[in-house]
Amino acid sequence: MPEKQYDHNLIEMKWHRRWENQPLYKPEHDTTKPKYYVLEMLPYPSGTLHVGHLRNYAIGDALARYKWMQGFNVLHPMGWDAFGLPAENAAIKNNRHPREWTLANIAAMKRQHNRMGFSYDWDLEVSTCEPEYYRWNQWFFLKMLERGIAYRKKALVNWCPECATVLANEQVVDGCCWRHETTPVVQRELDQWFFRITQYADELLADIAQLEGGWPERVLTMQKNWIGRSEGTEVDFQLADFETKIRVFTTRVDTIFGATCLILAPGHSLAKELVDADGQKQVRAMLDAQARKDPGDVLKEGFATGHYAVNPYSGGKVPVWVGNFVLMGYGTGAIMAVPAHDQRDFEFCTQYGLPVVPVIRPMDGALADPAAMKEAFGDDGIVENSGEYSGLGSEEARTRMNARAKAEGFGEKAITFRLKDWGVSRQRYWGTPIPVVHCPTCGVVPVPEDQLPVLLPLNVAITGKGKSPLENVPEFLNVKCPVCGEDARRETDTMDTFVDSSWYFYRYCDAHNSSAPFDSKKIAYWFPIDQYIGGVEHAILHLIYSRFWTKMMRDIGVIQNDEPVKRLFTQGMVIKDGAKMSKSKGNVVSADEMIDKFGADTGRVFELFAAPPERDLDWTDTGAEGSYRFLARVYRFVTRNVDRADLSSTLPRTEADKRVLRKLHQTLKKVTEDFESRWHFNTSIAAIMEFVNELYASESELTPAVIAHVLERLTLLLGPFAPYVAEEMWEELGRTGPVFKQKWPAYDDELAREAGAEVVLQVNGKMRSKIVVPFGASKEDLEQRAREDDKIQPFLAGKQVAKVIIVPDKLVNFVVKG
RNA sequence: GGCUGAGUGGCGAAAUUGGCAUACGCAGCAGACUCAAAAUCUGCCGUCCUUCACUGGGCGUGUGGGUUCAACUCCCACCUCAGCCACCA
Repeated sequence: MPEKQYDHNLIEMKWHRRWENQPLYKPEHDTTKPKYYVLEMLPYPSGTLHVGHLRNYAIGDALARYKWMQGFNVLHPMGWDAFGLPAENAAIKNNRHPREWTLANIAAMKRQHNRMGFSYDWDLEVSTCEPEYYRWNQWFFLKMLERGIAYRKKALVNWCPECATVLANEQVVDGCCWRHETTPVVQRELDQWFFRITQYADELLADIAQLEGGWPERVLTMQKNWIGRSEGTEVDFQLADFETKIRVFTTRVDTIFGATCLILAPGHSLAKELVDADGQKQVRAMLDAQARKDPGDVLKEGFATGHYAVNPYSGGKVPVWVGNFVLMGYGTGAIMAVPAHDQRDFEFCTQYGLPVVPVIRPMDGALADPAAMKEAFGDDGIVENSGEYSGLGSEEARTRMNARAKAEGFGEKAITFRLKDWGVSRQRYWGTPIPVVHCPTCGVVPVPEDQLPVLLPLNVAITGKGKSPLENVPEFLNVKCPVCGEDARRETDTMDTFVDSSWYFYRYCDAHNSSAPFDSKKIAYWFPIDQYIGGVEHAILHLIYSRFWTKMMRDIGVIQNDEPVKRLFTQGMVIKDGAKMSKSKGNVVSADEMIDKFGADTGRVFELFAAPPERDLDWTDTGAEGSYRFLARVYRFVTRNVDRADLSSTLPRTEADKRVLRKLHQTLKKVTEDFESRWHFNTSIAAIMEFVNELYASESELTPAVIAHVLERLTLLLGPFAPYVAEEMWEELGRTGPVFKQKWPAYDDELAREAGAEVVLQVNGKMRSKIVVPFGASKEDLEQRAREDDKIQPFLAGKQVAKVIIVPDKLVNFVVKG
């Protein structure tokens, strides 16, 4: 009879049909059971999935299946993002409605995820473009409005001329829109909605300590840098000829006696007031250039306003300049330039012939000669030429100067963050409408809760030009004021889609709740998320917004946890032909193509086997073929030995039996440990391959009882990695019930143990021989055996043994001289 | 410029606590099976020297130093690559 061959199409089709349209596993809301919440980041593809998109799901799904088998109550949900901008672009290009486009994409992605056999609980599917999700976005918005966390202000904002919309700072990449890499961003002043994330800056920074260990160090560092806390001093400089003061921020107030000018950002309000018409022109030019934020070294430029300001510490007068390298968005938008102790100031001042005045002496040196200085001295040291502060250390001088500023009312100690408030307004159609009404008499009026959700009108022309398309829909735009009942105008801004992704994982716990965003009791059980898996590209935006949103929800009283995610895992990219997979590079392997050719199981096994999950992975077809061969090898072994398997057989165990059992239990141990600690599934799968190699070598000598024992465990072992073929083999073994509902096989230390300890014999640290001894042999015994070893003796002959290092059960090392 | 990683065969990689460097896979080579091929199975596979062969030995984890009986692993300095941030006062 011909041997059964592995046919992934037959097997996967069969089980896919059985699993389709029914949740494989439903978590119970049973708070007495240990829970595990595993979540992959929302997909953001605008078209079909490729193998690069599937990697974090392969990792997450293996983990979810393992945790089930370990008896955990597992929440493993899946949902879909609204893809704001891609949806509108598609609408413009293909004349399709964004809603239609989005739903079609979701259907396509869902079909592909189903084909991969991922084990989501589809009953908890959440799409962020659904009316119910809008309702709760808006509900949170109103809560934030009440508390002043959501607010509106006129602001200079980044504006992408291509999208005709505002961008968050985080969406500006190298001076260009994150979606249009060649379109420079310009600055515009507009009324915008913001979330006061800066109110949480301190907490966001402090709570990073809670995440240490569970989050990658790299991500935490990126977040710290992004929040960018710095301690310093704000100091007022009185203008000599006006009643106005200029407030500057500095971290080095100890250098203030060396300040030789003040420099205003071109966006500073005084920059416009203090300069003449010609200066106005220069200011505008600088603003445009700053908006472009050209990467690399932009030449420092500036000009004097002709005005002077008084240094409150020294009483000296310094000129006021405008400089293109000073940013409005950081500190106060004005700086004091201390060329002797700040490299940027040094470059600026020497370029324009402004004096350099050293006031800090290095601990072990002399005060620099300004004429000879090639660069600024930026370290702390001893303060000199600074009146009453001369002779103090930098630290001490800062403390005293802060105290004086406060006492005399011209400044104070200040903490500045790089993090800015989150601008959430988008002049775009496809997003959650901001639920407020503008009334000529009552001002900004929130939409009453019982009128939520405010839904998008469906008949709308999307052109991608000018203002929001919503402005052209009278039945949306024109409303009555909820307070006075007069004619009013609905807000047409919609919310950033990062709002959606900031809390979708909470909604999963209670996806069908229609009276609240979720039941707080369910959140208390499931949160924080035990394991979140996604790309490192979300280290800043999504992962800071989510943390902020969690703290905000805690403050409005709907949840109790401070942090959303206990452990974060960032998987590497999938590379092909030396580049990240992308349509433009033409190196995409689509999910459908891969499944047709190799099967979902092979794709999953290869993605887990080819590299450790945190590292980048090279996709090669020949490599995938190797994984296919491995699965085929396993399948063949199982099917051709299944008739031989008999657990009740009492034949005595052969040497091969013992060898195979030992290898099996070593493999079980290895795979279990990989799941429990470092997730190096590449070594887990390598171990299973080694075990299969051992099975092939010993096949003919195995007894029926051992065959039965081995086949069952081999199948279970493969369950998390290759679920389709595992299921098929389980059925071949005459067993019923899905593999992932079986118990994870425990390993037996006794069976896993080697017959004896293999001891390495070294001379001067070089391996010369190996011997096998019973475990726990004494040091004397070991040395004796080592000295008698044939291969060791020549190295000891005629030499003097200075020392013998013995590590029991491991090694003997002779240190010889002569 | 700052921060964070990484650098091991022809290639992807392993070595988890300082103790056998290169597990597992890919590619390659050889053999078995076959009329033949594919598939499959088995063996070889860092480098140099030695040997007909068996074998034995030197070198070898980016570079240079150090600690140690022993270093891919720890310390110091440097080089290269990647990612993120970047006139942040």
